[in-house]
Order: sequence, then C-alpha cells, then structure tokens
Amino acid sequence: MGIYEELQERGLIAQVTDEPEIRELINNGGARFYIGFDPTADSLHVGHFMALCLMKRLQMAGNKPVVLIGGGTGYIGDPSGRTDMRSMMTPETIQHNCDCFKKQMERFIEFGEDKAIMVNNADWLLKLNYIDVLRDVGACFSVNQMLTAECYKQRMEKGLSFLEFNYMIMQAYDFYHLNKEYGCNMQFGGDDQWSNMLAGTRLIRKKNGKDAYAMTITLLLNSEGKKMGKTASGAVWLDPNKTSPFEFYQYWRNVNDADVLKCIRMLTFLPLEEVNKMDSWEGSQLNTAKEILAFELTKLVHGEEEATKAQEAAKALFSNNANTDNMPTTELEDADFADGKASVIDIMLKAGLVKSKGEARRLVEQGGVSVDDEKISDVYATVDASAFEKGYIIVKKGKKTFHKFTK
RNA sequence: GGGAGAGUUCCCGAGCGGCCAAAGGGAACAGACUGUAAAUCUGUCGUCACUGACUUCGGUGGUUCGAAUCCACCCUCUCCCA
Repeated sequence: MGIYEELQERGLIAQVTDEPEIRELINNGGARFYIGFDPTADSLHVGHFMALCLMKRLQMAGNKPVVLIGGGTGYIGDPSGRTDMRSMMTPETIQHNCDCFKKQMERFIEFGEDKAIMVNNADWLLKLNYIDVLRDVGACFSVNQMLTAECYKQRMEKGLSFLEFNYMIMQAYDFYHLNKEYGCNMQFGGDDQWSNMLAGTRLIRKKNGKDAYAMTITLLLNSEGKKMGKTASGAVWLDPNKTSPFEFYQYWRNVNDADVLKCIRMLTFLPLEEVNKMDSWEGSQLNTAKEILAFELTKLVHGEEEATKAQEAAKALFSNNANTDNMPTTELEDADFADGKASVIDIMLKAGLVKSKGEARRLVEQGGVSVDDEKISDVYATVDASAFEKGYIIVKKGKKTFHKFTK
C-alpha cells in the first residue's frame, strides 16, 4: 500500500487537483511539497498538528517537505473559513508568533540537508512593490473568478475588506515563488484553503508554464459538524504552558463515542490493521479506545514521559486514588487565611477554578464542589490551616476538575 | 460623494422613555442518570458586602425626576445610487 492509499484510508484526503498524478508523485517520493502556517497565535494547535503529521507521513515516504511560516501573509490575514474580519496583528506580534511556531515545529519535523526546510514568506512578500505586483501577478487573476471562490462567498454578506481579498493572491504568489525557487510542485493545506491553493496552481501554470498540484486535508469535525480541538476557553494548544499535557490528555479522553475511531485513524500513527480491529468496538469498550487515543496523541505532542504521567494522573483521579503528583496546584499564603481559616470560595477564585465569587457560590449551592472528597453545602465553608498537615488539600469542581492546594 | 439601515450581555437575537441586569434560542457550567461518552430531565448563566447595592446595551456629550430606548457629533459595518 502506498502512502496515498494510506492517507485515503485514514480519511485524511479531502480534495485533490489531479488524483492519478498526485498518487504517482507521492507514492514514489517525488513530491516537493509545502504547507503554510500563518502565525495567528503564539502556539500551534490541533489543526496545525494534523498538517505536521501529514508532513511527517509524506516525509517518511520519501517526499521533501517545505514548511512555510506566514510571516508575510500574517500581515494580511486569511479570510477563509471566517465570518468576521481578523484583527490586524502588529509586526512585533507576528514576529513573536513566528518564533514560537519555529520552536514547536522543530519537535515534530526534522530539518536539515536533504530533509525538510523552513522558509518564511516575509522574506519575499514584504519587499514586493505594489505596482510591480499588480502588473506582474494581478493581471493573472480574474476578479470575477475570485469572487466565486467559496472562501469569499461566505463573506459577501458580512463584508470583506480589500486587504483580506488580497490574501488569495499572496498565497498564490507563495506557491509560485516556491515553485520557481525550490522546485516545489505541490501544496497541502486545510480544506478551507482549497480556493487559495487552486489560485496558486493556476498562477504557476500561467507564469511558469508548469503543472503543480494541490491536496487538502479533511477538516477534523466532530459528529455534530463542529471543528474539533476547541474548548470553551479556546483552542487546544500544543504548547504545554497554554494547555497542560494533562488537559490535553483529558480533551481526547473525553471525545464523543462517535468520534473516537475517526480521531485515531486521522491523528495517530497506529498501523491501520490495528485501527481497523477497533472498528468493531462498541459501548464501554470505546472507553479503551479513548484511552488509546489520548495516550497516543499526548505522546506525539508532549513525549512518552508526559503521556504516561497524564494517564496515571487521570486514572488515579477517577479511581479515587490519591496520586496528586501531576495535578494543577496553587500555593496558598498566610494572607489567604484569616484566623487560621481560608474561605473555599476565595481560594477557588485564586486558583482560577472560577471566574467570580458568584460562580463559585453557585457551584457550591448546586453541590458541585468537594474538598478532600467531602461535598460542601455551605457557601461560607472554610478550610482550616490544620487540614494542610498532610501537605495539601484537593478541591474538586464538578466531576472532572481537580485542583491541589498547598501551603 | 448622495440616500437608507445596523451596532444589545460568550454567540445569535428581542427590547425602542420607568414594570430591564435586559425576552427567546444556542453555547457553557452544576445536579440526577451513566462508561471521565451521548441522549434526557432539573437548575444556573453581569459583579459584589447577594432578599440590597453597583456596573453594562459601539464611543463621547446632551435632553429628562428617570435613557439600551430621545437628540447631537464621532467610529465601525451593510445595502442602494454615483
């Protein structure tokens, strides 16, 4: 089975420009492909992770990856898949985010001679001259055609600025540039990038007279059709300081039944035969699948050691064993105690378990808070300093949030 | 440039001088039930010193005993005309 067939079986391929050609190319390691990452935040997230994994798979099959950091396109902001305008980022933020991206990527992809290379489109986009671009590249684009692109259609009602409208042209220019300078013959990206990528192949045909290909990765949607990798408080980040390995583990541990297998197939490197066996799993057996998914992904992102820790911590918590080693912890000071007592509501607020005292009060009223396994019913409950003699206390919020306090 | 509209709490969206911390829906959170799942039911969902007070309805001023609601100017967006 070639890499193309594997990707297909994993459900990773969404759209391709020319299936036979692409199959041939990547199965034989003949692709020099790029994936672009715009520095929209100071950490990569799950969507990026999928793209990086795809890169790795293709790299293992002998293809040569080019990682493109969007230090230049970040100045514009991709309107694809958005219903509102992106807020503009300052050059400092862009630079900072680029640096963060680079660091994280080096953990996933091997760079170096004959391996992967990393480029930044700021190096060529920022020095372009407006009039030159208009004459050189602008003439190759038909506004009529551009407007029919899916990514703009969505914005026709809410509004689309000229700035964002140009994003497609910049991305196309990237592909054209990489084709010319690095012999890049293929682009991968999220499915929402499809129209931008097509624009690139079209530009290459016009300007370089060559064929280039594009393939998109299926967006990871849950059974309700929503993008995965998002929580109420934002994205699930790969940066351990933004999303701890434990939280990361828990996110995947808690996916819906309907989504587990899809996630394992698309996100992990487990051999397909193994995954196919799990296909017949049902009911509570899926819980094991979730454990596998969570462990495998945490291992890929944070390393085996962290993955094991996260798994042990989770198991301990949910089986009432007091392994508190990897639990988020807040240290209390003398100032938190009045007459040797600290208000439960106050320390929850301090630890960030709740956003306000009102929220904490509600939780207590609804029976959602326990201290050392004892449910609290009094809003004014306190913990005695003597409770810390064993070293810590554990506050449980709801069913799944645990927090350790030390003094 | 001319004309017409819109901007409400996390999101959508009602309110159009006091009865508004603001309908309804969604999301989220807690409880029951469970498998750390889903579905369902119940409750909560601005802040605090919580039977009361305070701060919010694009911004700044103004009218009024009282303004999310009226007026002026400004900002942002949409639509029609040029």
